[in-house]
Amino acid sequence: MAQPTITDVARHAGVSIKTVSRVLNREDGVRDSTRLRVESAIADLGYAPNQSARDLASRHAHLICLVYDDPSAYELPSAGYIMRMQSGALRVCRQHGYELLIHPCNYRNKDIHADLEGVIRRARPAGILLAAPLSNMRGIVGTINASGTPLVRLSPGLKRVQDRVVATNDREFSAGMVHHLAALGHHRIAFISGHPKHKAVGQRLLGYQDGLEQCGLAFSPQLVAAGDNSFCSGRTAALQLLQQPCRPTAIFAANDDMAVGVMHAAHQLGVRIPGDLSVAGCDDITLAQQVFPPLTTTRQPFAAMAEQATLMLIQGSAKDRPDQDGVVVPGSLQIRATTGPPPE
Amino acid sequence: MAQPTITDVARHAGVSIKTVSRVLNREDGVRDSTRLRVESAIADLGYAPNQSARDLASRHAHLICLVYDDPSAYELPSAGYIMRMQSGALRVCRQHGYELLIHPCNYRNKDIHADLEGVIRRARPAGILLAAPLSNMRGIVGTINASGTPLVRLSPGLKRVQDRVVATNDREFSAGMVHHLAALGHHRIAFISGHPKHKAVGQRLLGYQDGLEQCGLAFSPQLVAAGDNSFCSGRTAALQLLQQPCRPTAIFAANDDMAVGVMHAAHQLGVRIPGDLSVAGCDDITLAQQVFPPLTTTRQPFAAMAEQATLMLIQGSAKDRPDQDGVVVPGSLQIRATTGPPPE
DNA sequence: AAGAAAGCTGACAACGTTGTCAACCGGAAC
DNA sequence: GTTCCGGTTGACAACGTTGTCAGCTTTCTT
Repeated sequence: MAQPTITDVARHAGVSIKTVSRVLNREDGVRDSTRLRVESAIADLGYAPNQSARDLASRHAHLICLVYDDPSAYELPSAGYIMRMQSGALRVCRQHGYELLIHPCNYRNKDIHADLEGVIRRARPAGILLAAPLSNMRGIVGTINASGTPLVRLSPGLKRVQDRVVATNDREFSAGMVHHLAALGHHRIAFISGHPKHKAVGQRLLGYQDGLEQCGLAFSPQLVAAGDNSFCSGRTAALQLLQQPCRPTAIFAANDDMAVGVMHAAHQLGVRIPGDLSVAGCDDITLAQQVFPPLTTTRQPFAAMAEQATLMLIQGSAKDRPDQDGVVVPGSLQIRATTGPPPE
Repeated sequence: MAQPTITDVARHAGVSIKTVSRVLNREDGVRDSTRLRVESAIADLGYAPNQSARDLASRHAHLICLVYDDPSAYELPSAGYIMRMQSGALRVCRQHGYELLIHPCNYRNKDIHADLEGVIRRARPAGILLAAPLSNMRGIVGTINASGTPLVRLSPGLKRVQDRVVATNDREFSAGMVHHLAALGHHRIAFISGHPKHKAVGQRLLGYQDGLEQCGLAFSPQLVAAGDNSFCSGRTAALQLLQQPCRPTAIFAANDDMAVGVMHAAHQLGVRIPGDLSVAGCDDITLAQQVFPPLTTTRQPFAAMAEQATLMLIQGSAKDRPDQDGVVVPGSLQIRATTGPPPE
C-alpha cells in the first residue's frame, strides 16, 4: 500500500529525481522526449507528489487559508455568504493544486491575534483570504501583515479601491436598481437606509441618490427612512413611509432583511405587492427566494470575489509579485416578482 | 522574519531537539524540570512547530478532510447542514492541533473517484469524514477504504448502527414529537411521509407509529399522507388532510420544507396555527425560525455528530486503534410556537 | 555496596521533496 | 580541431520534524 515516491518515478523513467521534479512543476528546460518519458512513468505508477514534503522543501504550504468571522456565534444567518465564498475559493484552489483551509474566528475574542499567528506559523499557508467584517479591522490586518503572509481582503462597499483588496460596486448597482424601478414607471421611490457602521450598506444610499439623479428624479428627504439592517427596522420604516400623505410606489431597502420587513408591513396594511407597491432589497439572502412573492434584489458576487482573491494570492506567490492592484467585482440585479409597474 | 525552529529551541533550552520534540508531543519520559525549561524556551522564542515537517516525518498530515456533496450544484439549500458539520469538526480539530480541509464534490460526477484518490494522495489527511448522502454510497466508501485512510461516516437515519459510523436516532425523536403532541392533548395526529429514498426520513414514519403506540393512540392510514420532501408536496398533502371529514388537530411532517407547506395550506384555508392546528417538522432548517409563527421541529445534531466523528478519527489514528464502534448522537425537540393544545 | 531495572536523554538516520550548482552534451564560431 | 555557449541533466545538500536505538543517570533491590 506504499505510495510511489519521486524516486520510484525517476528510476522507472531512467532519469534523476530532479528531472521528475522539473516535470511536475512545469519548469522549462526539459527536453520534450524526456518530459514524455517522465509523464508516462508518472501515469504508470499512479504517482502523486507528497504535499508535506513539497511544502517543507519549498518553504510554504500549498494551502490558502480563508479567515472569516465565526457565524456559529450568531446562529448561522450568514451561512449563504460564507458558503459562496468557500465555493469560489475552492474552485480556484483546485485548478491550481492548492487546498483550502477554513479558519472561522470571532473578532470579539481577545485571543484572535494569537490564534491567527498560530495558524500561520503552523500551517504556513501560501496566502490568506480575509473576509468582511474582519477585513476592515486594522488590528487584524496588521497582525497578518506582520507575519509576512500574503493577504488579500474581501471588502464589499469600500469607498476607494485599495491594493490587495477585492471590492464590490454597491454604489453602482444600487443606482442600477433605481434605474430598474424608474424604467417601470416609478417616480416616488423611497429608500430605507441601513446600519451606519456597515460600509457596503452606506454606499447603497449614495447609489440610490446617484440613480435618482441619473433618472431625472428629485431626491426628497421624506422618502428616506432610517433602518438598522434588521427585519423589524424595515417593518417600522415601511409603516412610516406608507402612512404618510403622499405614499411612495416603490421602496428600496438597503438590505434584504429590511425588505422582507417592508413586505410584512405592506401585508399588514393590505397593500398588494407588486400591484400597489414595488419592493426591492440588497444581498440576495436565501430567504429572498423563499418569501412570496420572491424578492427582487441585488446580489453581491461573493463567489466571484473569492475566486478573484484566491487567484491574486496564488499567482502573486508564484510570480514573486506580491503586490497587486485592487479589483472590483460587479454585483448584479436579481429581478424577481416584487417589482412591477406602479398602480394606475 | 525567519521562524525559530526546533533546533533554536533546543539550543536555547540546552537540550537536544529530540527532547523538545518529546515535550511538543506530550510524550512521557521527560523530567519535569527539563519539560519546564523547554516550555519556557518555546514561550521565549514564540516557537510553533512546522506542520509540513511534522507531517512529512510522521507520515501523515495533521489534517482531517470533510467530504460532502457539493451544495453549489443545487443552489445552497443545505448550507445550514454543511455549516453545522464544519463547525463541529473544526471545534474538535482545533482542540487537537489538527486543521480541517473541506472537500465538496458532486456524486453525479464520474471523476469523483479519481478526485478523492487525488486529495488523499496529495494531502494525506489523517482521516476522512464522509457526510450523507455520500456516506451511504458503496462505491465512494470503497474508494476511500481502498486508500487505507481512516474513514468515519456521518449517516443520519441508519437502521442499524455500524462500525465507524455516527448516526442519529430519528426514529426515537420522532416518537418524542408524537409524545409532545399527545401531551398537549392531541388525539388525531396526522403524518406526512417523505421521499422513499431518503433514509432518515423513512425512520421518522416508524417513529411516528412508535409514538402513537406508546401514547395509546390508534394508527389510522387515513391520517398518513405521502409527500416527497418538497414544500409543494407538503402543501398538497395538508390540503388533502384538512379537507377530509374528520380533520386532524395536529400535522407532523417528516421534514421542515413540507411543514412549511402545511402552514401555507392552513393559511389558505383560514385554519389558525396553533389555535386550530398544530404543526411540527423535522430538521430545523434556517427557515424554521423565520416563518411566522416559528416552527416547532426536531434538530438533527449535525455539529455534535461531526464532533464525535472527528474525535473518533483523531483518537483512532493516535492510538493505532482504527476500528471503533458506531455512535448514535441523539437529536432534540425544538419546541416553538406552531404547537399548542387542540381546539375546544 | 553492587547489580539490576527503570527513567531520561541525545545522536543520527529517515521522511520526499525543492534549490543550488556543477557537469555534460551538441553544435556554432573561430 | 579547439573553444565557447546555451540547453539539459544530475549529485547532493537543504527543509524541520519524528523514530530508533544506544547510552547515561538515577533509583530500587538484594
